[in-house]
Amino acid sequence: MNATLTALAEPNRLRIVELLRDRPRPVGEIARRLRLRQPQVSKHLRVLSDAGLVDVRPVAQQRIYELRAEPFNELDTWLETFRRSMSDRMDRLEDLISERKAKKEREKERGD
Amino acid sequence: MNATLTALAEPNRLRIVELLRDRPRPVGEIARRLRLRQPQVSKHLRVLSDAGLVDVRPVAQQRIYELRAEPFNELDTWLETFRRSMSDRMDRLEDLISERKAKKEREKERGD
DNA sequence: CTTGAATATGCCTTGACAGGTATATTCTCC
DNA sequence: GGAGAATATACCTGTCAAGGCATATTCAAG
Repeated sequence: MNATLTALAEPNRLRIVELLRDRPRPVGEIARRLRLRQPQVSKHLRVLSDAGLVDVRPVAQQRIYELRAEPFNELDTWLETFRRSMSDRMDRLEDLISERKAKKEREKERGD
Repeated sequence: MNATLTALAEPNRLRIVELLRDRPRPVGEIARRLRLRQPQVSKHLRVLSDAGLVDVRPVAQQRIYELRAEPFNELDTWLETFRRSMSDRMDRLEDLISERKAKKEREKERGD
């Protein structure tokens, strides 16, 4: 989870991931499209690979990188828990707004 | 998007966010629960705030921090595009075109 | 087996950032 | 208005990671 977020937090890495979203690509093509130098692309791909975000498939001297689904699914699952609790809180907020504001003192569950 | 990921990539910040998922909390409580020093918590909350992940609400000398829904929704939208393209690729790989059609129709009935 | 293409890796430098500590700020209450 | 709680900020320091560049590695083809 944290590895996934760390890997995606780097701007150029995010660009690489978004490029790979369309289709698998060899290193050189990624470098050319994103105007990055080949060594940095290789390094970023190494990080992405270590984080389990991409898989490599060798074809001749080329290495085709492609996204793996699992980390994204995990991220989605994690997000789900937030969606739930936050919409709950939203509902509560909307209740407060549409009903009465004077009842704000009901928030006494400061129970730590 | 990148700001969100960068903010979440830091381990202690992630812990804070997960703590706030349950309910809004004041700084001191966060520090105590996560066994972090108060200044570091304030700094992390500053980063989270700048990234738009949290809102602050002053109550006396306390500051109650709570999650904002928007960044998480955006993350979810972003993730959606990956889910789509990656499952598409899967489908192509499995070559189950007609099966997929039936599946989609079933999903439509469910409201997707 | 030499050459050249595609890619990975090692080394260096630099900037960003997190933690530690002290201090400033803001508020309540007496 | 003085004391103390809750929080923010300033400054310093060490660490880590990204870019630049040179070089190693691997492979295909002649």
